[in-house]
Amino acid sequence: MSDSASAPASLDFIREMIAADVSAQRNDGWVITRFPPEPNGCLHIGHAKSICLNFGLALENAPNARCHLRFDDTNPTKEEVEYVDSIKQDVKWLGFDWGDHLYYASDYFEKLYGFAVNLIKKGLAYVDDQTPEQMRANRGTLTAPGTASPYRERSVEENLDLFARMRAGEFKEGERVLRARIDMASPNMNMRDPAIYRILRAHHHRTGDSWCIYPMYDYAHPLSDALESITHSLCTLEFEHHRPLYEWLIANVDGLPGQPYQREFARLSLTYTVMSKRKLLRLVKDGLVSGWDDPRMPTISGIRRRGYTPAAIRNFCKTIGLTKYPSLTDLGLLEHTVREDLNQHAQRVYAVLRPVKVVLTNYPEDQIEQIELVNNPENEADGKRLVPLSRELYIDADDFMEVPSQGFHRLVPGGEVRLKYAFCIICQEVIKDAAGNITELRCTYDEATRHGAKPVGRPKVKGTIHWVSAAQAMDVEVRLYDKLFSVEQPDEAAGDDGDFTQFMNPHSLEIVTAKIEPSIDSAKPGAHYQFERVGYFFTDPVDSQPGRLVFNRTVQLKDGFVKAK
RNA sequence: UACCUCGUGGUGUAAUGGUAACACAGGAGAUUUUGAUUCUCUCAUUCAAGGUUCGAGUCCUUGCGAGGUAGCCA
Repeated sequence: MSDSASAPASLDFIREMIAADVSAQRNDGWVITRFPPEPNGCLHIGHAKSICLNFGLALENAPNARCHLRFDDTNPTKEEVEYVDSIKQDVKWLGFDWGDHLYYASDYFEKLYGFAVNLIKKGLAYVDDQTPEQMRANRGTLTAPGTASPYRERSVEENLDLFARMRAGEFKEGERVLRARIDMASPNMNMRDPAIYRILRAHHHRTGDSWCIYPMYDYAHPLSDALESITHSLCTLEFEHHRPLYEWLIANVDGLPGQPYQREFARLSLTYTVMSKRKLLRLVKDGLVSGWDDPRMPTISGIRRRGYTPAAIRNFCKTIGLTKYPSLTDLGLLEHTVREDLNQHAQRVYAVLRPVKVVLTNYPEDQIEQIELVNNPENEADGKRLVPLSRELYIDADDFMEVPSQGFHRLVPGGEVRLKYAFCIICQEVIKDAAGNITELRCTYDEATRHGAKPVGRPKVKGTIHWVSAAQAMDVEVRLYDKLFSVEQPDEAAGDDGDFTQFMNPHSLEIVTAKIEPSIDSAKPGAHYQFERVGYFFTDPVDSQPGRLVFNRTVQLKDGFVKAK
């Protein structure tokens, strides 16, 4: 994992701050970060940015550093264990390790309760009997200050009693909340006596029914950080306004083992992608994709199934940088990082996505020869393989044009093209069915143009195409994935009330039956290949069966040839 | 029309008062039995206007623009 263990050449504003803390021996030079997902959905590429940051920081600052995985499970109405498992799997897959430091905010419920009692005793928290509607009305607006709750001046004793009875289950859901007593006139809405505990009659995936009051994120998060001696609490920009509250709690709660501070960075936005959990959930629930792990989804599980590699994603996260500017990153950059990785490591294979039969009329009927192909030109150690060639072959429909466009230098009637690593062929005749569809190309091959031969005085053949031998080729299902949306910014195009699904790309999935060289028989689910001249493909780990492989297109190869109109 | 944060090529980042650098995308070319890869070259005077300074992307002022914030969600 050398790619992400090393700090970038120049430091981003967060790393700069941390480096300064370390050299000032703040926290004895320790750096303790955390990745704190709520288990209410699957992780996506945006979370990968945070994971790479937090776990990356731990690696960069070793040995006096670590990163915790903490589930922020303070809202039992939204959380499920299946998400806990999926999140752990995703973090591991990305190549990170929390060691012994797996935590749950729910593990701190008792301590958090004690801290609330502490605040009440200090006159810094009170039980409010207002309805949610009243609270909202009294909170004021962005331009007008709020007004104090009639319950704001309750005595410590009464508050203590009421809070204990909230816990004991004496009140109905929503009947009372515990509020921090700060400043109803603050220009920061989060400081206008925020609710820190609410009554929720919900079964919690870890604590079961032992609690009926649950702490709010704003309350639980800083205190959980402190309990774990987190030094740097890093989150996204929308929590900027919560920072004063974070600091208020750290300053006012007594007996905290740590003094963390929070800093914020811009979340990741990608073109042609929606990233909000709500929208991703909608795609799943409405069956617009096959699930959270649909290869078109920006989820970690989807991207993994698409065939992206952990190294590619880590490199992507390093490349996008870390700032406070809410930028929009080109999806092409993600594609670039996976091509870069797969180009080095993927084995090459010949596959014909849209087969057209080619008959070599001057090739012996019964002959089968073995052609030696290079497994990976980027790595000689990957060796070579033998692939059969015979009289009847398949080439890709894209590699033949009856009426060639300008600049096309593959196979055309009367024209010559090279079958890669074999020999050149000339198309002598185009056979069509009654409907006018091409059924067969009758060609002749030239023995003098064998691989390695240097025929003198021949014009250089410009085109080189891949091929498979018809009789030995295997049929495989290939899923050609493309971007899920056809506009750069589906969110913006839809507006606040609009339906973003109207901008889905109707061609985001095309399924074809491809002809592929027989060496693929030994392929295992979860393997990366480059189909030469086509793209990178991944054997689908869910739907592939022995002898019946399914390939997902990870990304196309760059194509320098743009068909003339 | 409150408060907070942010404005550097098409995009994402760097430059920590001293030659605006890197990556992606685009363009041009070389190499290539993958129109891939690889390699060259090319593409911005930093939102605007003032100010401080020998010197400003960086500091100050004002303006403009963008994002965020009024859950008993996180």
